[in-house]
Amino acid sequence: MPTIHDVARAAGVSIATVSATINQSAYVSPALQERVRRAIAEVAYHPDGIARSLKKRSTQTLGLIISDITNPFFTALIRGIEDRANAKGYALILCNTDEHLEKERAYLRLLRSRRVDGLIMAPAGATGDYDGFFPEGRSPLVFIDRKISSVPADAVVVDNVGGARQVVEYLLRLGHRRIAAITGLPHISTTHERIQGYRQALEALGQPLDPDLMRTGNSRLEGGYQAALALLRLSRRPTAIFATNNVMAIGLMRAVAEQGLRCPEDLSVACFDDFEWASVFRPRLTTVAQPTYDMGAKAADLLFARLEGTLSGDPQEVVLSPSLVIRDSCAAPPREDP
Amino acid sequence: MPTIHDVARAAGVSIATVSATINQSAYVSPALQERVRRAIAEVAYHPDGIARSLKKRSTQTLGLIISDITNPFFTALIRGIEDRANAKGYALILCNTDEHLEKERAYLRLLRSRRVDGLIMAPAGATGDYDGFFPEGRSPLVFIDRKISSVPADAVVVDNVGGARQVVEYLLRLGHRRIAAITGLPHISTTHERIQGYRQALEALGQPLDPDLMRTGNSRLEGGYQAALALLRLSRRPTAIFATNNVMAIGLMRAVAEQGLRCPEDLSVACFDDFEWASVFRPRLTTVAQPTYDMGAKAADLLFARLEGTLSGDPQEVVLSPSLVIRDSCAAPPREDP
DNA sequence: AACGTTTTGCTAAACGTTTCGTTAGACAAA
DNA sequence: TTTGTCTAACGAAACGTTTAGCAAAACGTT
Repeated sequence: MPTIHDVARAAGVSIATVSATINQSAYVSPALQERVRRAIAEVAYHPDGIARSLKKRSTQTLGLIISDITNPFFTALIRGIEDRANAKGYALILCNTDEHLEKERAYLRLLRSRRVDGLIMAPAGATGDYDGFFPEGRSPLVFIDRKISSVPADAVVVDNVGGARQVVEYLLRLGHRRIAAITGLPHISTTHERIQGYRQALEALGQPLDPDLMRTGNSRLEGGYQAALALLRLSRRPTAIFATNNVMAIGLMRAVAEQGLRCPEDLSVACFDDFEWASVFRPRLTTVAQPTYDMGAKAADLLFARLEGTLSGDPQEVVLSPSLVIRDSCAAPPREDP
Repeated sequence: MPTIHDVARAAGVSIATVSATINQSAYVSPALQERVRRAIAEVAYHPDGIARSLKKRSTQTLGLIISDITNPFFTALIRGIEDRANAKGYALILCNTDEHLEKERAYLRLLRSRRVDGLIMAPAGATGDYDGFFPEGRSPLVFIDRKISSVPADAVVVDNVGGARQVVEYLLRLGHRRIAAITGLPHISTTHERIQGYRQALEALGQPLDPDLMRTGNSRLEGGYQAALALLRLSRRPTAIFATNNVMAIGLMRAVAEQGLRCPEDLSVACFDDFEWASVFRPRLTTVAQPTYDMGAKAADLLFARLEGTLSGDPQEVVLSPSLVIRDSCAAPPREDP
């Protein structure tokens, strides 16, 4: 590979002028500029970003840690981030944790050694897991989807309790009284908040909380399936089930189909997270939809604002509103068996 | 940030020994090793990967160019790649082209300047678009999903003509004679191949090819929707429609629903690409499923084999077999109207 | 004691940029 | 002519590593 020296030699100038004309960082006479450009083309020179990064102490690279790119929720998030990053010439290093703290730690090390300029992450761990992990003055960090209260960093999240409350209230309005919840990984903030919304809706109506109707699906498809199976086998079966994320909802629907139940006639189903195909296949799922793309974009905006110094001071928490999109998977509960 | 010099000073040794103990690249007495480790912990030293990359001329980073991470097909592919890369300590830079050649070119430049060790890409362009773009002796490149015949590089693809032929034969066996196809972007190799499979199946039965029954959906949801609408409005409506990828199939299903048609009673539907939820919602789509994760994994394997020198010589093309998974969206055609 | 040989650690030169401080030349004013 | 002020380009020192080559110490052998 030709270096800047080769260009300088070919143009008969010093490497300083080559650098200056490339970066427009100092005046170079038009005539020389032209000679330099010629030489660059002639030797097919492409600047080495690594050397540049070393000298400038900035890599124009962002780290992105999420749990699983296979989940359409994260996928839309990523696009929001990627589009913003691309517009600024930044590259994105993608990391999947699969919700494993150990994988996350390894990636954090990797990204640190790669000297990324900033980091966006949906943390896999709980609050206690990050003590002393993000020293002050490190490169900017923004949490997305979930937050770690003990780490002072910007965050963009969604009103999870509001969203969950809204959908459960909707089920209550339809007449349901035995509403089950399939919940996610216990240590993640979104899980708590969605459970809290579920709780608030029930308590507002003076409904007792039945612990039998709350099962964890561990945020996974198989978990959702198993939890649903257990719920459907209950002697007093719930008339509605709320899954707190999309993949558990898939597991839930699998169980429903296997048990030969009709949705919504026999059982109402609702969940968190919307996805493209939810509106075209049957039953058309009613969901609480998150503004995923915008969340990603907003997170990237925050990060760049920190990087560019246009934002400083205390951590910002921006919370966006989810929206209940009502489709066909919920109906009035079936007439009570005698 | 502390540098290797700080560690050396704290341990009372030269930077060479610090480097040697970190990389196990030369003998260092146990006593000194211990002193060095202590010093590293003491000053909280984290090696600078950028400087290391500059010196070693290797970045431990892979570039990944695909069209759209939002498409579950690519998403599974990426996981296959990422898991392999992660196991080797490589980072992955993700690039979405949205099928725009210009975006792809920009990313290619970006990745080149970032000095990635290797590149995996699903090219957005046609054969002619890459002349002189990948000079010999450049870092290894492997095409995935699609290939560019004029560029000598490894490739992992799927038997697209076989897959398409299989599904169309299945429709023919069910008794369909007016089988339409909604096709993808015209310049992409997979589109050609799937059309060819469609063609072969029809011709084998002596069926004439009706150009009216082939519409392009440009690989996009909206395109699939529009193409489907046009097909469904035909005076002699097709009794079956084959969409050559997943997102166009969604558009197709949207059109079917809007037109109040029942699937499979009024119209049979099949497509390329499987996705998780296809099996749990109605109609359960029959698709030709690609081994997406394996494709990604295999591509990464090829790349690493080139990087490690265990593979050399002529470009390899590995072609995997898709499989027809039959579900509920196809049935015998409705009785012909008089 | 003198001499090889091995062991162990160090010095210094890269890697390819950016950038600070300098210089050579041109020109104007004294 | 001298002096001073600009301008345009350059030389050289970083940035933080790895590593080739070297030297000093340690050891065994005669």
